[in-house]
Amino acid sequence: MANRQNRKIKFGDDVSGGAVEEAGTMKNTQTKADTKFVGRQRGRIGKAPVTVDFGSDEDNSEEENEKLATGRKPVDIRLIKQKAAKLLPVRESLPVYQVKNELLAQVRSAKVCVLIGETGSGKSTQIPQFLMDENKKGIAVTQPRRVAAINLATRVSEEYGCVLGREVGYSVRFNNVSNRQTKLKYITDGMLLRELMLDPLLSRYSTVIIDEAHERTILTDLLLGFLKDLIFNKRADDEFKVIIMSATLDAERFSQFFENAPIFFVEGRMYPVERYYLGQPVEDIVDTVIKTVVQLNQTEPTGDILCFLAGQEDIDRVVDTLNKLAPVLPKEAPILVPMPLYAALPSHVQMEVFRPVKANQRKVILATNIAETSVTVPGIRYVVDSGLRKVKVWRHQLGLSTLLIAPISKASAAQRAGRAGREAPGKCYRLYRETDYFKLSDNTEPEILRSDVISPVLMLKKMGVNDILGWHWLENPGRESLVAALQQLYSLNALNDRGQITELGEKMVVLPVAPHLAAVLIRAHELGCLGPVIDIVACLSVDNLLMSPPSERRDEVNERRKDTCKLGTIYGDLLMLKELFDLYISLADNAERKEWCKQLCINFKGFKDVLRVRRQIAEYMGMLKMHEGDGSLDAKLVLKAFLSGFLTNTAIGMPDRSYRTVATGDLVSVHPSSLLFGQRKPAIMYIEYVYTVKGYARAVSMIELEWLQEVAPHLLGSREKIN
DNA sequence: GAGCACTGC
Repeated sequence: MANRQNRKIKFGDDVSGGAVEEAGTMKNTQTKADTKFVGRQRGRIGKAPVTVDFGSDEDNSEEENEKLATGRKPVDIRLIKQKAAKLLPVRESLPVYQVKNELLAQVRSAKVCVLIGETGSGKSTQIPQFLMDENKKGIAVTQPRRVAAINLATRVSEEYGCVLGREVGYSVRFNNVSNRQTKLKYITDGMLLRELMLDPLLSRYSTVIIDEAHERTILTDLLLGFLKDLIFNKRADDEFKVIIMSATLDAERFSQFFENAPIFFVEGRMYPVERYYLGQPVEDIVDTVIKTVVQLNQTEPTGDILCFLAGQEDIDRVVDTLNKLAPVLPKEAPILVPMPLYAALPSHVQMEVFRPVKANQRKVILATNIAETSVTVPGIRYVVDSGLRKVKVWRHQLGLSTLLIAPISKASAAQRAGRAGREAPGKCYRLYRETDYFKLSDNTEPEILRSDVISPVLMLKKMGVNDILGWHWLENPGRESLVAALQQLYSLNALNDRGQITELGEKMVVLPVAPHLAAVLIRAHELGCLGPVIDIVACLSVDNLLMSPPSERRDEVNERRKDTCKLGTIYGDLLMLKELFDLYISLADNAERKEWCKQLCINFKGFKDVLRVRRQIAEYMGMLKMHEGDGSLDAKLVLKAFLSGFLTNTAIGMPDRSYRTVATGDLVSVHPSSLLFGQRKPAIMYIEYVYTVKGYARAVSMIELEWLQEVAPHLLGSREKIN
């Protein structure tokens, strides 16, 4: 350990002069110096200080918002107006306010415009307000994340001086704090897509603003595609306008997509961040992060440190080592307080990063990509960037996903560095060489290129697009991927043999789950087992519901799960979820539920989400006139319902105890987290197929060969051909 | 006999 501390890490100089690098690469008339803005930041707007969604807290505030909106809580409108008046000078100091008139002129003169605004420009809060007076109908501003939509709406309603949910409101899953009179609505892009499915003309709106377009989520890409149709064809009237807001360079692409829409720039408010690179590449990234942190702790003045690492495993290792190291480090330097930050952590542990530390301490936050966009931690002056991230890649040829460690893009590196310059000038230590930096791709590959596109294709079909391959995709996912999606949808009976959407497909598209699971729900209704299937689908919809126990508790927890779930032990993980759901419901109070979750290593907050999802699925099924019956639980019937959606995810037991997929004959192994691990069944069905060290089936259930013969004799036939 | 980045409806 001592040796480790002695060897210093050498960083080169900040070669490029210190400005946040978006400036240098931007195709902009501004000079670098213009954008290297330094100044007092009065009232940070837009990304409000509290930007983390920690479940239960947010529940409360949303409920309260609803009360406000429906007027159940008495409000003093005079106070609200007073507060708004106080906020006006803050608004007027924002960069975007300085160009208000130019900007309005621009928007008036074009049907579509692209607006590049750097962090802190105030674009997301101010521009929609500028437009409120001149819009006959509503303005929708999309956000990729729920919390962002809620925070923006809350802030803007204060600035505007209204009760949240009246003139200014928001709409996100599980919460609609708006009414028909709402003039300005912040909305997740998923919700706007839903609205589009129900009202293809978006007739309630005269302006749609797509914010954070540079993030290139699948849903943003799709919205832009549909908006192109609207703006140039179905709603070519002067009334309808589209504004695309982006924080980075992709402007040219958006502009071209919308037939050379004008581009407008607004400068932001970022402090300069000096960047340092390594002289030599490193082998052990965990070790290098630790050395860098220890070293900069001894040489740099106050300010917290944010480190970006690829995933949980590396983060936990750094946290452990720093905890051991902290007491033996030189006493002159601040005491290091390491804190992990990744999505799978329980919310109270995530919250720790907002806790202030003592004067003689220094926070070191070890984070995944979650800190790049979703969570903004105040007080960061130093960023340590491993240059790595984990990315889930879908292989449509194999129908499986893999989780890979990959280098980040230049845009992502800039975003990470920028986290050090939000409140004061900062420093960023990149744990790679500058030559490696230059080799990085400019932008992160759009999500749609590495995901399965079954759901997007179904949406296109719903919107009446016949030529999927030739559609004006912002980013075409490619022929193979699209054909695979079409085939999947055809085999789910969502499309007929002429490629048109079926009645079943129309129903599937409105359900808030993946098409496979939507098919299962509808089939379950036909079979008369909708109730239990909704329970299970709701469980499957929640990430990290069953957590993996720490290694020392592994065997104990596995045994306890088996003891608790008798049906699960026979039929597999889907029935296990149903049993766990029923048990959870049957427990008297939250204290008891919490203890029970702990024993079985179940995410307590996750189960609360399950109940919320369950309620919503039941509600949507009700809208489709499909209601739950009240029959008793029939395990085999439930599994048959699931089989209708997961026919291709089946495998047959071989004499050597392995399983081979029915469709292709590939080898699959039951994941050791499954209750069926180590058991031998004639055939299995699984919800997910992931490749790590080998192909693993997850969420596994047993099926009978006869069921396959009944439902899909063609599949069994094709396998014989292969063999 | 294993580990899981991040969102959205």
